[in-house]
Amino acid sequence: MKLQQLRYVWEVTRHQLNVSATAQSLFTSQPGISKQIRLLEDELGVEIFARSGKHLTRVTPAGEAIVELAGKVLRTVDDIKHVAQEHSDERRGSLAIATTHTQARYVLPSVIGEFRQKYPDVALHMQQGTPKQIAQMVSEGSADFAICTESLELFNDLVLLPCYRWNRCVLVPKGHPLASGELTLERVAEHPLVTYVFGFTGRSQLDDAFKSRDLTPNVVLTAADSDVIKTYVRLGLGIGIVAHMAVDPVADSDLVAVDASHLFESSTTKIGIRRGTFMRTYMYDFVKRMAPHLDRETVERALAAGPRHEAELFKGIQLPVL
Amino acid sequence: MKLQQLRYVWEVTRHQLNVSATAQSLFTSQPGISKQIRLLEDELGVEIFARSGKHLTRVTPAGEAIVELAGKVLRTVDDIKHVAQEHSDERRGSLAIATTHTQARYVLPSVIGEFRQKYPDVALHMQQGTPKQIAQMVSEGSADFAICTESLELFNDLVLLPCYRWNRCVLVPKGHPLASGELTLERVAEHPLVTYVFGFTGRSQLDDAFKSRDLTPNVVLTAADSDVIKTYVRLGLGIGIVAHMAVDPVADSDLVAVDASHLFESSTTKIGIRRGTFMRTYMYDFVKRMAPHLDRETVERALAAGPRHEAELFKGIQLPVL
DNA sequence: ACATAGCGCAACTGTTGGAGCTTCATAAGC
DNA sequence: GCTTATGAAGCTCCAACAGTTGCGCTATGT
Repeated sequence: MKLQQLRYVWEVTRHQLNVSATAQSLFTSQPGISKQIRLLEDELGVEIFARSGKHLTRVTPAGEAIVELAGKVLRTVDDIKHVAQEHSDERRGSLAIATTHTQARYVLPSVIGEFRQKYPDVALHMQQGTPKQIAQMVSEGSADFAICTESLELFNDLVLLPCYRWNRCVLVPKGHPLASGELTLERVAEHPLVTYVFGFTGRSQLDDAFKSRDLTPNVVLTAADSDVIKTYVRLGLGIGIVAHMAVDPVADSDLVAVDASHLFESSTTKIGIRRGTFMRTYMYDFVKRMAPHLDRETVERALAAGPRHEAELFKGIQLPVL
Repeated sequence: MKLQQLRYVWEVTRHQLNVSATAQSLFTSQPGISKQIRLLEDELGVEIFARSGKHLTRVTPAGEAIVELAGKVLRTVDDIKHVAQEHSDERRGSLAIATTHTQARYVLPSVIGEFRQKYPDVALHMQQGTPKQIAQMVSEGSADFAICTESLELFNDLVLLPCYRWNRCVLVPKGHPLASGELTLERVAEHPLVTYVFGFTGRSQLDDAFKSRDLTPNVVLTAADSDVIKTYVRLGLGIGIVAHMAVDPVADSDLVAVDASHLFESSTTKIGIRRGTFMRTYMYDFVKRMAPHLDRETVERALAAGPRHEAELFKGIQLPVL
């Protein structure tokens, strides 16, 4: 058994069983991959992939388990490389962050700015995606940190570190009736709404609030990011409900942001890290910059805790509110 | 990075950094290993071993972490092989049991007898050792099951499955004063004792009992196994305290076994399995034969539980008493 | 029916892992 | 202090093997 064989098996499943595509992405030839997979199957005495004619059609039950274990091996090998790098040069390495638009646009810039200054030789990779995609990426090891508000709970192999809580505000054009007077859910529900797509940026908390008061909001447009929402608020399509931190006092001075923290439950943004990841010093540092209460020791304890048990660690902690 | 390189690094550390000895045990040449280790170090950019002159003297800090991860990789690779075997042939495979004398001699024979009948093609390996050695073997993957009463708690990566509780009895020659009348700790303490070495077969419970009554037993001989104890009881050296299951009503009919379950806390024999082990069907079957309450589902839940959390699963369960 | 995408097979080639010998460093023995 | 034993590294050679290219075959879709 060779590491390369495991890598091929893993990559082929990640490319929908298309060997040619996999070969291209790995800069090698299709027969090479086919051959190695065959050799591995021969050695193990089990078919990993089911074939119909000359096509791989699906993963066999045995294959399922093998692919998963192969992934584990490859991630551990990556950890070895990280450990080596950590000891050969504290300040050099790479950090892959998977996150959503809101975090990337409004929260991370300042953190990343400082980080880059302190660790100029750490290659930063940032990938944007839906919360589910993000969690998936970290779960399978193609990113180190998942930073977002939703969906991270779905993956059992992620450790969740709560960073900060945040509230929403209602965004209206100047002179809009909601710009003055007391803000209530009932008044909000009277107007057409522009807000996040379901599954993004705490959208579920928003729905819950209306439901608990038996109100059906008139959502005329949903978007995956705050900038799109603002654009349509400016066009007068409706009133926006966005995360508070997504409002820029300067660039958005043409709009009025009315605090709505009393209407909706606050949401918590978390960092998700795959359990068992080898954490570089600069990674701890990054987490600390995101959330000062997450010092190295706390994070280590959380990573060492069993599945679903790290939550207890953070029970008593008062999170900063943005 | 090659699997073979990781294997070499792992094996060299397990052979006290003696490359030649490692080469012999792996049926390869010393230069081959040296070369591969060098290549791996070059690739990683870190020294795994510290050298003085041409001798490997110790493992560097980076090496410590790398060796541990390498072990994890190798164990996962073994799991892949097991998965493959499981799917290619349900009834073929191997099972390595590490256990103590008492289990091997008095408890396992019947279990193993039935097991062999059902799975004639499973190659059984049994290794005897001290509880600590046993736990170590399973922890580093050179055995599948650790079966004993003590020391398993010391290893965090082992899942402990309680099998049965057992009590002690006092073993005396026929006609001995203790053979009749009520048995008390005070009366026992008046006689010279022959019993287990510390760290074996629930010896600690025995010491605790005397201590709690402020008695100092006169232990004249300690042995690692019950047969040795019986031999010296026959010679009149002292009275024996052994596990109840170690008394054979036929072969030991020249001795009198007086039940002592009211004097000493009962001990629990457990099976220790490394967390993350891939469990073959026959392995579940073996466990079930050892302890009927440990069915497949229960064992799977215990293996999935976080470190130190599997104990909760067994809180309410009434164990059989031998 | 035909075109395209995609896999497997076979021959070929460049690379490399390991054996065996030699060389060198350290530690123990006289 | 010199000798001997142990054990690691360097070097060369050979066999094994991973990967490439070219070709033929099998599905799938129009």
